[in-house]
Amino acid sequence: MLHVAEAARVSVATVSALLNGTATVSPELTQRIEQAIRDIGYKRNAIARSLKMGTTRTIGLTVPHITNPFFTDVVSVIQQAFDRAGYAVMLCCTDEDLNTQDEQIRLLLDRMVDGLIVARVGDGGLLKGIVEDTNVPVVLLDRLCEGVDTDAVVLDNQRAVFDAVTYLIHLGHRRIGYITGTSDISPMHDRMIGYREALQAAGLPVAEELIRSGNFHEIDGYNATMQLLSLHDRPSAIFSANNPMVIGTMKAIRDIGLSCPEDISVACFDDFPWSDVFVPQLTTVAQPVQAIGEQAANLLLDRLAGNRDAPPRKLVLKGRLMIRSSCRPLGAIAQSVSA
Amino acid sequence: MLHVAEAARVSVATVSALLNGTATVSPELTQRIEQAIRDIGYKRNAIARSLKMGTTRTIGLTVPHITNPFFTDVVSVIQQAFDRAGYAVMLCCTDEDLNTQDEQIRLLLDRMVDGLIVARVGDGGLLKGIVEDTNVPVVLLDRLCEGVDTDAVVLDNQRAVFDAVTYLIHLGHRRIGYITGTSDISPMHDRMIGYREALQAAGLPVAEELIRSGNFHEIDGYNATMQLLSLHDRPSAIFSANNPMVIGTMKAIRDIGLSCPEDISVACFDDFPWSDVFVPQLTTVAQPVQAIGEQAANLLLDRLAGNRDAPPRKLVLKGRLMIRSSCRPLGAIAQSVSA
DNA sequence: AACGCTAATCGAAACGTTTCGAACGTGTCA
DNA sequence: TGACACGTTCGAAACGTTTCGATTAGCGTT
Repeated sequence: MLHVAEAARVSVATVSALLNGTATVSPELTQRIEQAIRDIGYKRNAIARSLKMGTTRTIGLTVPHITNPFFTDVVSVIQQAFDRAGYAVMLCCTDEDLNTQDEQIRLLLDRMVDGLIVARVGDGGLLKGIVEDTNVPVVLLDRLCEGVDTDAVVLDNQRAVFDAVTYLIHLGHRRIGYITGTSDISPMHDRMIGYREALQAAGLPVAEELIRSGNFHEIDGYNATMQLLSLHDRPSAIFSANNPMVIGTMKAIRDIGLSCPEDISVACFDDFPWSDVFVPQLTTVAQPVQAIGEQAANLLLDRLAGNRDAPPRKLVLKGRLMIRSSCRPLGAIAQSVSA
Repeated sequence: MLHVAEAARVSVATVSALLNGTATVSPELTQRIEQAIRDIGYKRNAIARSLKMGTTRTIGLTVPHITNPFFTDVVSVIQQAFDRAGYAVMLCCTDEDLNTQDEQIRLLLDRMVDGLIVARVGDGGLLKGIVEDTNVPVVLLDRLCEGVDTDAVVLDNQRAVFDAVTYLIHLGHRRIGYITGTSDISPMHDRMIGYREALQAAGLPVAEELIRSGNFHEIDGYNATMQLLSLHDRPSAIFSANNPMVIGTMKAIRDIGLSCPEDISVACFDDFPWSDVFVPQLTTVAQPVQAIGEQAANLLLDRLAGNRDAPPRKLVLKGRLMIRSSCRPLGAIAQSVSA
């Protein structure tokens, strides 16, 4: 900017005023300055600007795994939304590890991000302190956090699983295996409640040996399914709590020599673009990824636009059961239950 | 830092020296400063640091679509690598649009990223000027760029498609539909050559009506497949040039009432974690995503470590044909060809 | 006792912006 | 003619660091 000012024989203040439109600049100087900018190929240094202004027009986004299609889609939507608004997005993957998450959040705050969207991990860690101590707005994504009172957008997980399990029950399934993620995050907690309530509502017992948990990875789903399938009285259906784990479920079913849906029915959380192309076409609970991403972005953009004092807003969206062909009706039992 | 200095009754220069280890600080002052840092909860401002140092420890990464599983995986690997090295990653999706890409690169450069990894779009746009004019190191990912002479890591696309198509020919297919992306980017160009060469090597004619192109999206694959399937003499096999497009291909096959591989064989570029769980299990060309991501990260990290003057390095990795069950042998024809 | 050497510490400039208040020239009004 | 307002322009401080050269204190030498 100094060079531009010299070349145009004006002060840097004038150049800045013109660039930001903060003061009227005479046509004559405007022309000289614009010419100088072109000649020099000047680009404003956003870092210096950030330092002075205290704002970076950059936000931080942390998710557990970007390869989980649910997060891939949501990240994509969020990225687009902030792109439109002229913000850059710093992406971090925490790999379901609390320490990693804390480190990355620290990294982001050091870099003075204007806001944070977090699909948290563990019990929140630093998150609580940040929401309380700093005035960096935080939006929780997908997962609430005990004791952290801030904007959030989540799914009605309990209801979604309730519906899915009820659907399985209506098909005649009585022993329904349930594979969950670690129970310290809200969606898994709520989904578990939905599972139990659906069984109870149908007057079915909750068999604890049918409930397995893992750390969200394919291998966890695989192991859990192996255990379920080697039970003395194995389940006739399995509900898997996320996408990577259901892939593990399908592999376990294949490896053990069974087939879906003939031998065992499968449903799961999170839809994916190819779910209705291949066989078995999985019955899933689809999350409204577009809406989730947009709402999260909007909540944060609203705070960034200055609306700091509004009380925390919590948006709860509805899942949608996508019924396909991976669950088969169980004839005899179906009748006895629906009777 | 000023507050810390005051609280510890030292100068800011000493605090800075201690924090950076650039000078020895007496145990006494060290202790006072560390105490003050704890008391105040001081965090160094990375923006001010960046301004002074001229480095942000942040890199920019642009890809066409993060929802394309190939890019999802590569982004994930790159993100991890830079995370380990203490760098933050700004992610941008260009949506296969050159203007968007140019804007985003500008945005990234304004923010003084230390380096750039680009899976480019279009003819490169600003890219060329940046590589020449700035001293921000650039690594091209997946796609080379005419006239841009810089580090790159790509696949041997020609060979990969040659192998895949040759495999189809060995199975007895003679009319092999080929769905490609826009031909202005190097992988599509090279893959097309691989396709033609495989046919020629087998003494088969290249029928232009069997070649369709689209803009990488599912819908493009769908439309292209619809056209191929409504040809008078329709192909017995289709090779689709990326993942979203092959999903379109599968949907078109389904919608037109055919089935794979009974009525038509399908193979495609890019593997995915679920490709061997569902039916048909797609035969694919798997890219070494882990290696691609790591190599790209390493190339850039090496430049960032100071190795600026080495000549551009171009890494060419090999694809791997994953033979599954989506392509069936064509009895009679197979014999006449292999005879 | 005067000197020089080393180690520790500090003051101040610099990075590239924004912004506030001051200065300047010009035209208007009393 | 002098006071005043207005529209432009500018000088300089500030944002929070790093870094260079200067300063100081302590200590061994001669």
